[in-house]
Amino acid sequence: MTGQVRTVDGRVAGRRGQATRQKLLDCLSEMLSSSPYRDVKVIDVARKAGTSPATFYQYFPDVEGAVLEIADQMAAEGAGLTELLQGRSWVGKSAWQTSQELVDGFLEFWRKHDAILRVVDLGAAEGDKRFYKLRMKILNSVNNSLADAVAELQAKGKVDKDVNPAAVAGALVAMLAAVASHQKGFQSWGVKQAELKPNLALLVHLGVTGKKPTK
Amino acid sequence: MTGQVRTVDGRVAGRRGQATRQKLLDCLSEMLSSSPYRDVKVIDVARKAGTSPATFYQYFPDVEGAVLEIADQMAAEGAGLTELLQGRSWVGKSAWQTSQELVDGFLEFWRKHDAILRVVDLGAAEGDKRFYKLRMKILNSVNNSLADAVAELQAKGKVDKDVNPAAVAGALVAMLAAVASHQKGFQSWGVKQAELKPNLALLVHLGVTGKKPTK
DNA sequence: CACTTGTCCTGTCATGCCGTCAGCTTACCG
DNA sequence: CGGTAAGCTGACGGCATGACAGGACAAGTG
Repeated sequence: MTGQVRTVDGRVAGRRGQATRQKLLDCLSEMLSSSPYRDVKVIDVARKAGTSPATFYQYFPDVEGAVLEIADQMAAEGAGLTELLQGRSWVGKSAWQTSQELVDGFLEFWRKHDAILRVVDLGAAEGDKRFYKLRMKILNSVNNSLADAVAELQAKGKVDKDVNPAAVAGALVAMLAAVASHQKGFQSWGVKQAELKPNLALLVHLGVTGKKPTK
Repeated sequence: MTGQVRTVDGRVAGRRGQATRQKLLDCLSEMLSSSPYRDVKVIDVARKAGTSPATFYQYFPDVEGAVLEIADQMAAEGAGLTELLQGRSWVGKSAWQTSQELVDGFLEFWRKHDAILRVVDLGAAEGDKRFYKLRMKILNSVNNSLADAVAELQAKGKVDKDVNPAAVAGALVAMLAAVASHQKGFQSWGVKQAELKPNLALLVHLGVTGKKPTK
């Protein structure tokens, strides 16, 4: 699946090369967590990795290219989010638990990768295809599962016909992502994180089933 | 309220000065719509405005500073979003209409200012206080009105006690903002914009009232 | 052990943007 | 008309970018 790792000028990277390449990615990742995207410079990343800017350019066309790489690695991990919904029930009490666990897992994932996800979000919003395809890849697992759940309830007549499962699922996922990105905003707004989660779970439950949860 | 407009080195700006200042802001705004935030350079903005980089630095400390200025002007306009909710009813049929109009108005506002709002969102997510205070200022009108609506229904016993109005309102607003930013994502996902709106309105209605709308 | 081969890294360079300052031009006012 | 403050810019040192050629290094070969 993953073709050989190659340098910009076409050589195949060996053990040592892949190591420095990865180190550069790690340092870039760290850099993104501590300073604004706009101010992340190749030279800083290189210095942090104990190497030179020229080395960076051997492995990546630019900062954006490297970010895409990191995001791609993360997307693989993001596929694991499916487990939050695989085989879960959306009926009765267990639906409430499913909602809670989804919110929990999703927020945790986003918090863990917030720095890189910010950049992906920006790129996607700016209309860069590479970024929004990546964003879809990351969110697909959750999105599809949610849409399936809605569609299934709809087939059983428990959800109105005129609901569009994909639209509702997408909106809910977008909500979770946005809230995760701006948790600090909520805090300075008088909403504690502990209070936030159940309310998000409530909205998810309402969105999927159309009913209030039975707790 | 608004103190005199001043240059970076303390002079007060006259008519001509304010004009070039505004021209720089307009050009920056345009620039942000057409190229990624990371690639917007002072020199390009200056060139587009038919002036020199030095002039830019006379009025703004850096690109970020100028963006804050633009966003501030927009925040004033954002206060007008309150009208989407002022004096509206959240009972019966009119609740459904209120939801629809809120979604419509909000998406329109976001679409109109998407370039600058992307940057504000990024700044806020990165934890920059100036940006997330600004973001709150923009969203406050809608957010407060929504929270009030929920609190009111709660007081009447129509919404569960354990719902946190501020949390629900914040999450719904975040959802609308996120969906507006990533509409293209939805399209390439098989959801048309026309289908999207009613589903968003549905989620808003569910979130505020806890019930399905009566149409 | 020399020799070869291909990977890996860096010194160096031209280019271009950043951010500042001194100094010039323009407008206003008595 | 002269004084004063606003308004603008050329020019400059400093730094990041991105490309290249060449040197260091590891591994295999005879």
